[in-house]
Amino acid sequence: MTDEYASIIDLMPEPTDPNSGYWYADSEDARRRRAVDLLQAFRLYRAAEVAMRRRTRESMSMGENDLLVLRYLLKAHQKGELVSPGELARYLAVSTASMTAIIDRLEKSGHVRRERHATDRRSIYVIPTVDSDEEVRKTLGDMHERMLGAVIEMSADETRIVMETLARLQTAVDQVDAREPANR
Amino acid sequence: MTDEYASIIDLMPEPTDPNSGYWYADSEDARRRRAVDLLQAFRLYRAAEVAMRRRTRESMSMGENDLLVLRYLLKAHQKGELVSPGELARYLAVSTASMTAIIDRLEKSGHVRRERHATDRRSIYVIPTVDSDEEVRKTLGDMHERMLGAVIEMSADETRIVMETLARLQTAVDQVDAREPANR
DNA sequence: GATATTTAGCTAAACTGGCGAGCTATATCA
DNA sequence: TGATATAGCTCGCCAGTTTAGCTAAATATC
Repeated sequence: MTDEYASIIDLMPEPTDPNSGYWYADSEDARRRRAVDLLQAFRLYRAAEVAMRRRTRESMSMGENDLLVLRYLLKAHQKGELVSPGELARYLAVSTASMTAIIDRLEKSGHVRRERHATDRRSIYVIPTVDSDEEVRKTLGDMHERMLGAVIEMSADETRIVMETLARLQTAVDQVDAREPANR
Repeated sequence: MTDEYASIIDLMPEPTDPNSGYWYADSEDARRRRAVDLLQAFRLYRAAEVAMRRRTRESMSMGENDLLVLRYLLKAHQKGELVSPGELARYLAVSTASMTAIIDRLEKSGHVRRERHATDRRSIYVIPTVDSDEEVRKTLGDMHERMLGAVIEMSADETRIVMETLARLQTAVDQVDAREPANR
């Protein structure tokens, strides 16, 4: 895995000097500078987030996908739902072969166990253990609290503005379609 | 690399029904729902962005780190700066061994070339080729345009609100310190 | 100036985590 | 009943990374 440092796949201009403060005259030029600064702020945030995820992952000494699977299992477990390897493979969009390996690792480390499916004898359930539940909660609960605290004071208007911005950006990145590679 | 599907390392509640619209009465409960929705929006955006990066990466058929290195080199090249492998290794926080491998690949694929350092005979420069410049621009220029277009119409106030939110979230994730693993 | 230490990049071997192909057992369709 | 589809597993392979150690050159110390 190599999602270490966040950023970036772009050649955007450098951000303007942060010391110049947050206000800009609203010329075309100022708008552009604001936009660039904002995108830069998104990149910085992403960098911080990726770093946080890396720390978390390492503190539980497991890979990203292993942790994602565990999290998915715990959420399902809370709702009383049972999960099969195939479902997990589809969720992560990895091959069933890889999923077998992931479950192997999680089983070996005592985070999940395999159980026979109630009716389909080809299939199994992957069940998170009680320990893994506590471990994940301890590891992730702190983050959840902090992130919620960072946005809980926002007004309805502010929230709307941020969400709309996110929506526009999402539409933008969705429309970036990678062209075919040269040789194909 | 496994940054496929974005999200997540958390057990946050499900978002509230999006059909319920963007307005909420401002009770404690409403605030909380808003906050959760907002965080969910961030996760969705991240998922979209990660997917976009994957597409881009694949369209140039190279790894994330290779692309990051190339981008770094191009930016430096624009400024007339010369870059050494060591600098790149520090930038990506990988070992010098990995960086050697990355440069090997990029050299083989014709994206960069190695040159002798002007004064330090232990060291080298890594120079991006003209072709790679064009290729990256073609691949990434479109994304840059679209993302800028998504935020260029925003007012100064709106921009400020979003940036402040990002700053608060960044502080929050920075403070999430992974505890030591059990065995150490 | 000679010697010791540090630095820069490279090589080799090992590890990780992913994949496709193919296997077995079971379920389902015609 | 027989053909086909599905579920999960095994095997061999590959990409990319790491650690340890190497050589050569620069820098610090005596």
